[in-house]
Amino acid sequence: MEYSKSIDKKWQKKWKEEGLYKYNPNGKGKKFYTLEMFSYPSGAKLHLGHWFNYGPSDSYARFKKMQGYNVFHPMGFDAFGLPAENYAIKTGIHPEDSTLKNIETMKMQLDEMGGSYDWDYSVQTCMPDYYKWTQWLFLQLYKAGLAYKKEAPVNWCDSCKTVLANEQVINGKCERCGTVVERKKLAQWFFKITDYAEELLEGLKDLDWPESTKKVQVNWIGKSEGTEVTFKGENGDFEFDVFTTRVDTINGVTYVVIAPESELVQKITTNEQKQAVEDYIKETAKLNEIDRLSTERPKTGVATGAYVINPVNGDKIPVWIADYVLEDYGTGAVMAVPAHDTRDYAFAQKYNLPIKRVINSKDGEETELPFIEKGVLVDSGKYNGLTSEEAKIKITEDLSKMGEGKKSINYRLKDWLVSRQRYWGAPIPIIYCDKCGIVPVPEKDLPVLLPYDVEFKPDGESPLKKSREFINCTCPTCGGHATREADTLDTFVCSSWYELRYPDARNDKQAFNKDTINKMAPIDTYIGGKEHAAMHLIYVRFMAKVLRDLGYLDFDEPFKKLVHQGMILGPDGNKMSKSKGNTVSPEEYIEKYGSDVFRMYLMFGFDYRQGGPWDENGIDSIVRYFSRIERLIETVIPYKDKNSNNSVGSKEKELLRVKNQTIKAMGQDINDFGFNTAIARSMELLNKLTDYMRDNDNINEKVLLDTVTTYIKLLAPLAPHFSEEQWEKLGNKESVHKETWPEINEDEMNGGTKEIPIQVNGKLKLCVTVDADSTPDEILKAIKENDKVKELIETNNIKKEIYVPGKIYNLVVDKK
RNA sequence: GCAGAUGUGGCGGAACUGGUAGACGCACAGGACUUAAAAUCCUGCGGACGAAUAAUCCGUGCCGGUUCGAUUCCGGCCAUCUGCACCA
Repeated sequence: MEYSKSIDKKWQKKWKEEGLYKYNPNGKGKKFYTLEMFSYPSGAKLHLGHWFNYGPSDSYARFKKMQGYNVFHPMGFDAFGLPAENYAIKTGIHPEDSTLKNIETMKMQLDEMGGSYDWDYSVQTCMPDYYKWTQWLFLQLYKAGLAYKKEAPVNWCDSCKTVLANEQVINGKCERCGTVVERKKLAQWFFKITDYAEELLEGLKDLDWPESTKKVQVNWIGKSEGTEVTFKGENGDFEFDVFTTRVDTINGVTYVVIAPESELVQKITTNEQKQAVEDYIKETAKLNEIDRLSTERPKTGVATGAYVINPVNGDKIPVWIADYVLEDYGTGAVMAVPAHDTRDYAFAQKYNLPIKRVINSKDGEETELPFIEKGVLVDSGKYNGLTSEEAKIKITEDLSKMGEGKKSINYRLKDWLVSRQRYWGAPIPIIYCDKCGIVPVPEKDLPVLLPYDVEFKPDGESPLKKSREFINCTCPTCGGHATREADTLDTFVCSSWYELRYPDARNDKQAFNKDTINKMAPIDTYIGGKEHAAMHLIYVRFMAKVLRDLGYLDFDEPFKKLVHQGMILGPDGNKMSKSKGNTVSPEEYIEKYGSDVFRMYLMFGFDYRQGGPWDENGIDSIVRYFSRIERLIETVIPYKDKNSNNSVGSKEKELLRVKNQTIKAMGQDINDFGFNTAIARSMELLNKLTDYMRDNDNINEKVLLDTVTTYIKLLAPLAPHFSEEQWEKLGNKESVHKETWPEINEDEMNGGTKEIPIQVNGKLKLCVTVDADSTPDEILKAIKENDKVKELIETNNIKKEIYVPGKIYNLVVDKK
């Protein structure tokens, strides 16, 4: 193989000089905005996962460009985040320094990959010219009443005196020092994404997204329809609501449970139970949410000593607290029906609470308990005999009339907590004034700059709190002394709108120009990992809907089509990780073989959507393939000067037929991210070409050169450097990347012959060769004239014959 | 536990809406070229029984069903992976 990294360099330099990948917003063709999820500059170098995501996606973008679209294919960096800060704590290297350095390296490497990016349209979320607008966005949400502050628990390590992210909590303990992590309440900012729950759910229907991803979002939003029921204290001194989807079982309620964090707990707990309740709350605070909700753990709880009245039948029932009830789901309180709920059943047995059956199976039988299916009501007073479905409606109606309940829709989706007690993020643009209270930073004062000189080592205070110059300010309203919000924004906020910034990335007057973005967006194809199915992909959709409501966008679904690339695992079949020691670095392969060999292998050796364990053995297949192409080009070049006027015979027709079929198949495959089959088709065309040259003394130069030219064009998006080199060898002066995708010649494609399978009882017996352009009737005639088919018909007792026109011929015979 | 995905040769993987299972490669084996090796080219390559051919049978995780015909559709299992986490 002649091709190597130096050929990559040669063309990269030339492309850059020519400005080949400069984006022209007014360029020819329909706009096509294709985007890969940007990456976090975690390490200095691109890893295999980056190559697997960005290489094929780049080929897709190049293909779309050849198809005549005006392709916009930007790339940027999601640059704020925890790892850079942790790295800084460990090494003392400032997050800004390490991040910017990583970005420079990664950009260089993306160019080395052959990425067709225009860096003039790049974003880096940690730069003030970007996060100024992230802060602006926060202010818009604040003004619209969609950003609010409330208390919420954080993971607190009392030894490190710091807030921990979920991923820093290992088995309930701090990853650094092993101290048991507590849950501590802090006042934090939220975005009211729940306002959009219904719309986020509805909007999914029309999206060209993988069904499995839509399902993840549906489950994440978790809509459930049920009833809210009010339970009043036995003395009428308090009341609370519970949400239930099974109000038909309300007569079987034998206790109710409220979340330990509920404010009500203090109010209703009796003196006798006070100590037990307080102890229990303390225990609960030690658990993180995952442990708390774990099915493995036995259910625990404690009685408050208070009683409420069942509004339907007047029963007096005890109020318990238990950690399996979450304060922020539903109303933070549940009614327990042990006879008809597995969890309640186990709890009731453990604490000797009564179990009352109120549902029998649909045919009226008493089943074993717990019976969690729907059925027919018993022991439920006037509701006896109703089915669960009927009872739900009737009981809800009755409760409504009494003013003690109502139909209710509940979502699992929670409001989006955006405060982070971190340094390396966008400061939240809020000022606290003693006199005026919460004051948003005026837009003209944006950005609120993240100070460079800050002590970010954890010692109990948010890093920004320790920066006097940052924290102290004057109130924009009254001019008095005030302090800034010391928390920064969740990085998901930065990435919730970046796709809107790209087309107008250097705009210093606005986050984006309204007209520009409405022309460029929505994104036609969005490519990224499945792991973002819930969070990122919901947040971006949410933000688009907010910006639509605020009048900035004419659309509200940012990504029309979504594609997930698979994951390349370590050679051992496990996820690559440094701790497992199974990481594979692309570097050495690139050095040895060049970028295109590696790109091609990643596309050819794996299913793009599937991924799989890394195996370097297949790389040789591409090396060999490239060598064969190089030899082909060498042998073809002399034919340029020959002019032997050979005719177009059956061999030429066959070659042209395959050529056209290849154009068609590769186009479909690349469009569908089927890179492995696209490359396989290209190999078939090469096989055809070499066969033609080997088996033929009378080569038709015109057909040959036309096919070879087409062939190189077909390879151009997949192997950009290599193809450019071959293209030049063929004597072309302009870049192959300015060429258009070859057109299909239907006449040429449909020539030749094809084989029709002949079956007996569905089993293949033989094939009959017919002209490919014959009509179905002619084909049937040809089949029946075939000697072997005649024999089959004569020697068998034919019960039925099935002919799928032009496709298959099947005889159904009696078995003797 | 719930949800989703996957299961096809020694391996990576093909097979459009039910219509020639194993495309294209890797690996392997045999042959040609070579003093030899590498490279290259040619041939073979799911299994069984055959003699190298022909014919036949089995074969897409397992069991069953629908169909002229099932990798594809239906029912029931098994295994692996991923995500979510008692969602009331």
